[in-house]
Amino acid sequence: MTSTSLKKPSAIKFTIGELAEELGITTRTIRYYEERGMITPGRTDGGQRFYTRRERGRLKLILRGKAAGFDLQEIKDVMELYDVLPDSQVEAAQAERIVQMIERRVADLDIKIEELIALKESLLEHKQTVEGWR
Amino acid sequence: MTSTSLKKPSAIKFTIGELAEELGITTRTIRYYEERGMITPGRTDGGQRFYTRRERGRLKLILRGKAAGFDLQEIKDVMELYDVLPDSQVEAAQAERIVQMIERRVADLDIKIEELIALKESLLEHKQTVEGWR
DNA sequence: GTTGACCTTTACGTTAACGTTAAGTAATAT
DNA sequence: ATATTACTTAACGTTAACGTAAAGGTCAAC
Repeated sequence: MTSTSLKKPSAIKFTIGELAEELGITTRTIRYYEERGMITPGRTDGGQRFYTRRERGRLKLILRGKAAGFDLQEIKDVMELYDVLPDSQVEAAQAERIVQMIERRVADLDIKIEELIALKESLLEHKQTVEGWR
Repeated sequence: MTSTSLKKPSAIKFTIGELAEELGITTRTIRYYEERGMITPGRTDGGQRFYTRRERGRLKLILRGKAAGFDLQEIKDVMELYDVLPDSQVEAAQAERIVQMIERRVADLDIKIEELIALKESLLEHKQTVEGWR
């Protein structure tokens, strides 16, 4: 039995430039997120970074979080909730803590969603008003 | 007929400190928003600022916008849509432009709302996973 | 009319989230 | 083998959104 048959399908690698272009950001930005400890790419023998689908996924998450109006620290906090080993290693107390943090985050999101909907309805009302002027 | 009977109920005035405390921000912040042209308080004979309910309303709008993740320029742009004279002075073409801008803003809001909902559902899914560990 | 709390402008400081060189190294195509 | 092209670190620059301190004027109460 060779090791090839055991290989996970995550052998797909991206350079920093490829990812940057795909995501519409600069390489500086990607390195900055690494500086902030939000992603941890691998390195080639020569010392250049490479990224797997996992890192690409995390980057997309960061961008979505930013689009939603969260700062990098908040996004990191949320992402760390996903970084817990999915093992039975996790004690019940620890799992409970995580669940509670998730619930708090969801509550925050609900508030933001309500704010946005309120803004939207206010805009739509004003639209009706302006349309009445024609 | 005296002028008192014609007086609008907006004679209520606030000092900058009162507003700051009520809204949970600093006076510096309020002055900064004025610098940015987002509010235009009145002045006493002595030169001190005073704010009416209108300005208080605009401040609240700014804070809601910020909570929703917009920057000050975006908020200003949106608020200016409300500042058009509600007269028949507005030409049809102008009204049409405003309606279109409102529609673009609403579309932006819809995208942000979708992002937030997607994040929320992702969190809720993860919550299920973690709960399975107990 | 004086005091103390609150206000004024001016101006420099701060943090987040990158942008922008610069000087050098690695990967790749020919 | 060499020439591009893309990568590396290091470091200083930039913008938004205020914070903070100084030096002084105003307001309300007594």
